[in-house]
Amino acid sequence: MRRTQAFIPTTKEAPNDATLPSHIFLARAGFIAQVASGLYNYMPLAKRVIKKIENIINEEMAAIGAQEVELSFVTPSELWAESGRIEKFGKELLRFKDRKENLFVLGPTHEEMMVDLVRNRVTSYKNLPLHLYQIKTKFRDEARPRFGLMRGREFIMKDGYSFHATKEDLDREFDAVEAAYKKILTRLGLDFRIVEADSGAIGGSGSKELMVLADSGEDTIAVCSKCEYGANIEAAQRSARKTIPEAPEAEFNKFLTPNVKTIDELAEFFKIDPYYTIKAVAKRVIWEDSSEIVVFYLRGCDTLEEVKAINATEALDIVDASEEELKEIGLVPGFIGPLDQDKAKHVIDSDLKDAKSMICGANEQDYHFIGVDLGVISEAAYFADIAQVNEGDICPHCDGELSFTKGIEVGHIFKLGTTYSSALKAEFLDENGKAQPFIMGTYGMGVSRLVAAIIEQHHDENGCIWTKQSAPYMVNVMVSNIKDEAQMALGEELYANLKNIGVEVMLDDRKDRFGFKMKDAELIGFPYTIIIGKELANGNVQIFDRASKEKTTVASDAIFEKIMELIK
RNA sequence: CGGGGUGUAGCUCAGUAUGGUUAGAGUACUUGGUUUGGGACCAAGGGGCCGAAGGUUCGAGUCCUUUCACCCCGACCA
Repeated sequence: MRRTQAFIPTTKEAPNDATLPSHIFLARAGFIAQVASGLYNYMPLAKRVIKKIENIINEEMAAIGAQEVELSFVTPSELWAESGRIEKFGKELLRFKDRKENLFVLGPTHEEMMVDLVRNRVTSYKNLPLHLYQIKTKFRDEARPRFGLMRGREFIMKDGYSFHATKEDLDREFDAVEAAYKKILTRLGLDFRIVEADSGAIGGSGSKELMVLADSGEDTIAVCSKCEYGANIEAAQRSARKTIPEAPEAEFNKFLTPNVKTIDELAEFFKIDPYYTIKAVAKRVIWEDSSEIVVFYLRGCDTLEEVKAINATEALDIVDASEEELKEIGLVPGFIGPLDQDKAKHVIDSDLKDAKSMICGANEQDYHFIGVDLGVISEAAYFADIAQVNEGDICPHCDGELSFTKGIEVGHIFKLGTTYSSALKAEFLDENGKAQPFIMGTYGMGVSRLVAAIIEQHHDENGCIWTKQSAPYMVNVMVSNIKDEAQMALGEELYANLKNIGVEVMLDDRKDRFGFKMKDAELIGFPYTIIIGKELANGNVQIFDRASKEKTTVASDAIFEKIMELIK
C-alpha cells in the first residue's frame, strides 16, 4: 500500500475521552473511530490486525478439529426464554421487534443458538464429539462501556461450543482447547496467565480465564511465586497459614469494650493480632423470590469475597445492609458475633473452623466475648470459603506465596455440562438407546479485546508496538525526501520487490519531512521501517526497529536480504 | 441505576461570572513558494444552526426551562 493512497487518519492529539494507552493510540494512529458509546468503526489498519488474529485462531481451531460456522446475529427471543436467560441477562440483551411484531435479541453469546442448531440434527453418540465455533460480532448493552475496544457494547468474539457423550470426553476437549488457546496467545506474542475462575451458579467443575497481564486490566488475579497456580481473585484459594501469630491467652469471658466497634479498635484494645478477632459482615442476600439479612463471619485480617459469598448462599445478589436494617431484626452493629445469635442466618468462613482463643462480638452493646473456641458451634454452623485471599497467603498447591497482578480477560473456557442441553431438550441416544442431554463445553475469546490487549502490553510513549504476528504491515519503506530521485527510485524498487514476494509493506511516499514521517511510523507501530534518506549518498539505508528503537545501517544493495532475514 | 463532569470548526480547546460589531486560537485541510534526519516556514484560502427544543430580551454561544449525547467514579458485567 502506498501511504498517499491509504486511509489512515492519524492525529497528533488524542480524543478527549480516551484514557487507556490502547484507546489513545488506536484512535490517534487511525485504527478505530468511535461512533457512539461502546461502538467503534474499524478502519483499514484495525481490520488487518483483526484478520491476523482471526487467522491464527482459525488455524489453531482447525488443529484440534473444531469446525467453523456462522450463526445469525439476530436471534429469536423464544430461545432466550427457553433457557431462562432472557431474565438473567436483563437489560444487557438488546431487544427489538420486526415488522410482524416478533421479538428478537441481538446475540450477546450463542449457547442457545448453537444448541438449537445441533439439536435434532445430531442424535447419536456415534456422531459425537462435535466442536463448532464462529468468529462474530456480539452485542451486549453494557451498563457502562469504557476503555475503547476493551469494553465495548458491540465487539468481536470467537465463541466455540463442544458436544460430548461423556464427561471424560468433555475433559479431554477442555484440555485441548486450553492448549490451543495457549498457542494462540503465545503466537500473538502476549504475556499471559491461565487462571482458575468462578464457575458461578451454573456450577460445573471447570472454568478458566485467559488473562493478558497488564496494569490496566479490570480483573485482579492471584498468582503463585513458585508454581503455575493462578486464579481470579473471585475464585482464588489458599492454604492454611504456616506462621500464625501468638495466641492471646484468656478464659472464656464476656468483656466490657465500650465503643470498640471496628476490628482495628478491637485489636488495639486487646493488643492482639486481628487474626484472633472475628469480623461480622452483614449483608442483604437476595434470592429469586425472597431476601434476608445474612451475617458472614471471617477472621479480622480477612475480607469478604462477594462472589464466594453469593455462591455459598446460592443467591442472585448480595447488597450492603444498612444499620437500621440490622437493628430492626435485633442485631447490634459493631458487636455482632456468632455465639448466642439466632436473629439472622449466618455463614462462617472455613478458616474459622475449630478456631480457638478468638474474640468476637457478644451481640450486646459494648461487650465482646474473649477466649472463644469455635469448636463448640461447629456442628450447627454452616462453614464455607468466603474470604478473599490476601497477598502473601500460601498457594493452595505448593508452599509459594500469592501475589496480586492485574489482567485483561481475553478468553474464558467453561465446562457447561448439561445446563443448556437440558433446558433446550437437546438430546442424543447413547449406546443403550437411551436419550441423554449433550454434555457441553463453551469457549470464548475476545477478538476485538485482544487488539486492545496487545497494545496495552506493547506500547511506549510514542505509540503502538505491534508484534510480528499481529502487525497490520510488517515493513514500512520510508522515503525521507521524495524529491530526491535516487531515494524515491530505491523506495519504489524495494516496495515492488517486497510486495512481489508477499511481504505486507507500506511505502511512505508522502511529501512530508523526515521527522513527521518517523513520528507517524512510531505511532502506527510497524515492526520495521526502512529509512531511505541522506545516508543513501554513501550507499547506505537504515532499518528502524520499532520495539528496540534502534537504527541499524545497512548497505543499500544488501537491504532486501537483510529485511527478509529479520521478518522471517 | 446512583454521584460528578463536558458539549463551540475534522481534532484539541478559549470565549459564558457582567448578554451587545461579522464567534476565536492551535492543529488538520486547499493553493503557491521556500525547506527536507525527529510532528518545518511564509503567504493566501475553505470550513460553524455554539448538542437539540422552547422561553426571556430590542438583541442569546452567554440568562431561564426541558431534553439528548458523551466521559469519569461506583453498582453491574455469560
